[in-house]
Amino acid sequence: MDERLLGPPPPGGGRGGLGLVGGEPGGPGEPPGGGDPGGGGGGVPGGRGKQDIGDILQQIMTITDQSLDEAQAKKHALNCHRMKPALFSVLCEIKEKTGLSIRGSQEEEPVDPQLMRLDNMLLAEGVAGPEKGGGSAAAAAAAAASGGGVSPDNSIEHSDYRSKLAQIRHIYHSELEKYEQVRRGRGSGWRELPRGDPKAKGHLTAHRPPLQACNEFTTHVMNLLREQSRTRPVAPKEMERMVSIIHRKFSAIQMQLKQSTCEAVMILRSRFLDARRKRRNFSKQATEVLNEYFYSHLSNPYPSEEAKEELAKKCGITVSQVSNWFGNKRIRYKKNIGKFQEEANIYAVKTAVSVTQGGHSRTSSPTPPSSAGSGGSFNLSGSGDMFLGMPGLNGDSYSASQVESLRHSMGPGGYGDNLGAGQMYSPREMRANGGWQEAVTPSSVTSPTEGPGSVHSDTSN
DNA sequence: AATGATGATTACTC
DNA sequence: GAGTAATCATCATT
Repeated sequence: MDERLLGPPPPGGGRGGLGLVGGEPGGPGEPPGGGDPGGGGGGVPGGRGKQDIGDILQQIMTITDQSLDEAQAKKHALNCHRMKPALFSVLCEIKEKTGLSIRGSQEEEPVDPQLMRLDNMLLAEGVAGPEKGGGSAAAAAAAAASGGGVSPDNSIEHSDYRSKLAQIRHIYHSELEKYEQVRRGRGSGWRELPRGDPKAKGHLTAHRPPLQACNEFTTHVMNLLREQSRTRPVAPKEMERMVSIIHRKFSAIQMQLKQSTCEAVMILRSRFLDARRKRRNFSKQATEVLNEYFYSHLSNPYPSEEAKEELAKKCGITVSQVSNWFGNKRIRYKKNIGKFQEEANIYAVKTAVSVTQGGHSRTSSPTPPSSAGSGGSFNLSGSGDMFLGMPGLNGDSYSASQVESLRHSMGPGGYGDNLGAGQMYSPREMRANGGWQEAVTPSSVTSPTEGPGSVHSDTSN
């Protein structure tokens, strides 16, 4: 701040830049006109007036270069200027008008359908709303999605899911609180907003009272406006408008928050609840049980409903999983029989061993090999006979009822079993069985000893 | 990372 | 509705 910046000193006195502002002889309190007898009734000669304006502009432009004290002094001088009240009221009028026009366009806040949707979803997912609902509905959905399986890690996964959901919920609420407070404050008037609602503070365990972030911002803006209202006209409506702008901004943030939360929940859901995604291999034991059944019924690997239930129980999986397994197994076996041959033999041996050991089954005596074919792979089909003995092996049977009915249907004779089984099951299996036999025969007949008879009987009947 | 195994899903047939 | 065939997505092994 030097002479150059302040401009040439006014003729009247060496008070620098303050010449026009506060330099009138009458002083601030003096009525207009009274203190400027020689100035032409308050009018300023054109040339000099322009120069004064130039000075003022210059001062304004350089105000940031001035010290705080200097600036304060000038501000004070401005406030005391005799024309200030008049100018101020004119500006107020203008403000009022523009403020009205601006307000009109933005006053209403229509209920955003998208926001409603997000709210509903968050409520449904247990993120919004009462805590107790948190995740229980979703957990139920999880249970349903996983096929109602009784798998032991189900509960673990659900608790994992719930804890993750609770995490999301916590973050959501602690974030939301910041914005909620602003909304609550809105009704009572921003002027009364506390600088930190103690009630709300208690909510937060985090490092920083979240409410303060919003409240402070609003209050800060209000304070600024109030401060400014001393030097420039700030209409109440303008302040209201400012508050509503802030609210809108925060609403937008809130919306964003809800959207992000929804996304997080969806990701969590898809990760935890999509059965496909969380595919787990069955336990070794389960696979063994299924394979035993499959290879012992190779000629007709279509378990009845009861058998499926029994298998499901044994394996700790669902019936539909059993169906899936058999579906996959059939198709894959058929596609590449060679690959499964070894596996087939292993299970055939297992079955044979168990039959010879266990033997409470009646069929242990027939000793399938002789009839069904001791030979190589037709153990597969032969094992189909053996399956009658299998229940003993597997402990408590593949459904006593099934075996029972099979026995009845086949009679003492021997290996009508496959046929019997075929008839026992759904008629559809006959068709499927036919297809199955056709496809499988070449390999399973690796042993010529076996009875195509059995196969034939299957298909023919 | 590549690859094969495996459980689940989908579209279709009967 | 049960089955097949194709496919997807993940797991497990290398």
